[in-house]
Amino acid sequence: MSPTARRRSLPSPAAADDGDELRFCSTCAFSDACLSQGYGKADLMDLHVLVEHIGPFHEGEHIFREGEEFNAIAAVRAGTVKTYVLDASGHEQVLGFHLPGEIIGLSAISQARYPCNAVALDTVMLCRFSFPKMAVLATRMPGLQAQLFKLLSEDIGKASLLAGDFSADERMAAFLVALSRRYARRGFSATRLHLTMTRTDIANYLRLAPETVSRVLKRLQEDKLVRVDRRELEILDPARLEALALHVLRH
Amino acid sequence: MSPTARRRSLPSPAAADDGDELRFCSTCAFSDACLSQGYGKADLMDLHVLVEHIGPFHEGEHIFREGEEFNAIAAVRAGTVKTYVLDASGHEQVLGFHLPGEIIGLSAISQARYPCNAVALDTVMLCRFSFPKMAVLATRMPGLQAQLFKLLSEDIGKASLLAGDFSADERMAAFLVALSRRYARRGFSATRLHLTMTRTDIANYLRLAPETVSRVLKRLQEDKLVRVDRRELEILDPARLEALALHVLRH
DNA sequence: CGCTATTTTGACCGATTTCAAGTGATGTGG
DNA sequence: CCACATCACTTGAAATCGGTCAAAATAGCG
Repeated sequence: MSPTARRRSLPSPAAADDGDELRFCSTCAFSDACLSQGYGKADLMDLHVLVEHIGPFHEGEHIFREGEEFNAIAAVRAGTVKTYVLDASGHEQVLGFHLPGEIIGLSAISQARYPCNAVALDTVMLCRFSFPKMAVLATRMPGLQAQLFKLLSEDIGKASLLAGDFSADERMAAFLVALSRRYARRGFSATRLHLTMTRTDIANYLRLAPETVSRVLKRLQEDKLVRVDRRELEILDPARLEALALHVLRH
Repeated sequence: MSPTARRRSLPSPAAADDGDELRFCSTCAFSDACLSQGYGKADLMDLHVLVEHIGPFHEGEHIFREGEEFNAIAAVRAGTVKTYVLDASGHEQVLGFHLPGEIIGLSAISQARYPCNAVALDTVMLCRFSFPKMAVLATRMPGLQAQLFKLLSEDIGKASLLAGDFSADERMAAFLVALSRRYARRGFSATRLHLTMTRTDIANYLRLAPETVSRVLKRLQEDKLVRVDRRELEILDPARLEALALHVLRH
């Protein structure tokens, strides 16, 4: 059930080409989408020749860096990827955290260069998709094209979540609820989360001071909304936490 | 030279189908992109059968509303479109302003519904593109597909601009510099801007109180960075204004 | 067991918001 | 043409949330 267990069963480097391999990429969104649209095995094989299973990346290793030439997007198969930029004075600005099943690199398409850095927060496994090849294939597979459009469009809306002027409590609640939902969608527990990022990363992402994150978490714990122990967090009262997050998440 | 003059010369309702018509849509990004990639006139005609010139929308008229079924994206030909959402308590949250040449509706693709409202701030003319038809056409025209990917990808990065924790002055400067650049790219003056939105809209967009916008603008004027008279704004010192905006815009 | 990085806690400070009032444009009906 | 209403905008004073600074507690690790 754990992503770790699943990861171990993977052949390490490039894609295998037997039928079984397809299942391993089920978290990649693309196979799912295509399978459900009645594409034949031949098309799926086409899709799979442009996939590379890469990794493991260890904590602190970079997947790509700002300014590097863009040639591929990637789906996270296991672990957490943090994307960030550095401002003029070298301070980090966290753009997002990417969990298993999610895609990184989409924002690089427009400039043909990665506009941000991507680093592994723990042991990360990826499916790498050559974007040029994928675009060509998409002209033959309308379902794939639609999926790409959909993925891109989704990311447009996501970014504006943390943009509002919300209180520290609302931001934090929204962050936790969103994490919970994203994990739940991939079959992980919705109530017990392992925070793979530091408080500083969370603070940075939510545009708060680390001290504030600490205080808010304490407050949420005192109010019996969550229970926190270091990086382990249990959501005790999902309903009230979601209510707090409602203004940010909008549903 | 003014957008008003250009607008007058347009045939009012649906697309004409003679060669001249192509030029009218030159602000729509798609024609430009395709022309520059060696597509034949036949392809461009295909592109143009799925275009409708619609408008005028008058100040306050809605182009689409949140929850409505998505079927088309649109390029602004003239005027300004504001996109926004309403939170639970009915307060408006401005997502963006769309100037001539820019595309609205891209964030609706993933859900097949518009996730926000779009309203005209002045007299607005649009090119409406049926998205389903466009997607089909894109499978035959890789250049069109690439252009769509690019447009979508661009919008992902844009939203995170105002997400940082910047000072009111930096936000305001960034807003003005960005406006200036976007107007300049379309052939308008880079130093003399007509603010088509209210102070409240600007405040709402920048996540500031309207009072703060007023005070910041006053400060910028006292510092001789800009000259403001009601909705007319002149950038007096582009270099210093850009320096202020640098942290936000990143270049 | 020290060493270091992360996290927590407390006290204070400051930018921005909020509240409240006032000014100025624009438009309307008398 | 003017009194009046309305809306956008400005200005000032007080309140506040979150940031900053400083220091202590806690965990991770060789």
